[in-house]
Amino acid sequence: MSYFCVSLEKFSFMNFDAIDKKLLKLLQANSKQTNKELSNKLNLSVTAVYERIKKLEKEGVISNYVALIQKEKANKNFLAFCHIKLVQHTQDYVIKFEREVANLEEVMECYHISGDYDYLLKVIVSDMEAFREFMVNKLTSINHIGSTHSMFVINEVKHTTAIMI
Amino acid sequence: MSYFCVSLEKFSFMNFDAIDKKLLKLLQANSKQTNKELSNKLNLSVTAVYERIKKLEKEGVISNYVALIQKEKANKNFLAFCHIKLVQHTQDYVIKFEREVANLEEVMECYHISGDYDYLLKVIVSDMEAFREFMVNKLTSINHIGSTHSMFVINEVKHTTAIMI
DNA sequence: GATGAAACGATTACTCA
DNA sequence: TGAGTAATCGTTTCATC
Repeated sequence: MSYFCVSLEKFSFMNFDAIDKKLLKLLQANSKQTNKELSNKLNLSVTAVYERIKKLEKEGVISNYVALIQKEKANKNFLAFCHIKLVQHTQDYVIKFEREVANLEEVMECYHISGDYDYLLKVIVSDMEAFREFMVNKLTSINHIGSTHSMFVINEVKHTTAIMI
Repeated sequence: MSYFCVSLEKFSFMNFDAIDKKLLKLLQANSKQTNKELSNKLNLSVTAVYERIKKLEKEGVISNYVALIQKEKANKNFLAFCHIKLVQHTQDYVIKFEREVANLEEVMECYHISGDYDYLLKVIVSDMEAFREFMVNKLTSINHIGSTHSMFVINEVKHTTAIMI
């Protein structure tokens, strides 16, 4: 198992051998596989698999293991993206906005982006009526929001959590 | 444990009791907790936890368990959103575009959306140069793309996979 | 990186309310 | 029907090579 780190001031990343890459791919596809199953797929001993995983966890490469749930079964069938422009961009406003938006459970993702708008939000709710509620009572009740522009998801073509290394 | 399904033509969703909601929240936060740990947090027996989880898996509420990896450690520090407009919207073009885009490993998410553009893509690569490469050699080599508009992520304010029920 | 033993958790059958 | 107890089985973990 050969690792080395490349450090360039602000960030550092690992270099992975072929086995680690395959292991990460397998775990990102299904983390409930036993080390025995993984050892078969990787042609390794159970212990070797175990140690590689522990190392990847310790290095912070694997940050967490989670259950993914089907949004249709959770009555969250409505997905929208909201562009947001702030009125002003003082430190205060920005920090306050970011904190409040991050606390909204309907907001799955929030990014500060380049371009015409300041932020892009991914919002998940049950239906259009719930989205209207969210906009009126939660999002636009945050102060300092200048304008918003919403796009509704008609169809989810692809959605993965797996990063290919 | 009381479940019932609400069916409205095209979709159906479960109604969850308070314990299931908490259980789903816990598993979405960390799926490596043992049933014993979960049983403590939920004031239930290990078996009761086990059976609730199995039921949620069988119903398809829990669709998968995955490892999440830190993109910084994987040298994938550059995140962008791409708007895409197709030249034409014939069935053929749409199906072909969607299939080809879904096959690109840089594309984490792809949505057919309302508004000025047809699609919104979330793209993850190592840096701006890799993004340029991706645009020139992969994305725009897909036929039928009319125009694109890219937004670069300056800062990730929030990113979660957990849906709150 | 492999082997094998000890520890631990998941799973199932059984029991009780 | 729904939850708890206890035995079994398989996996994780770790010391040793």
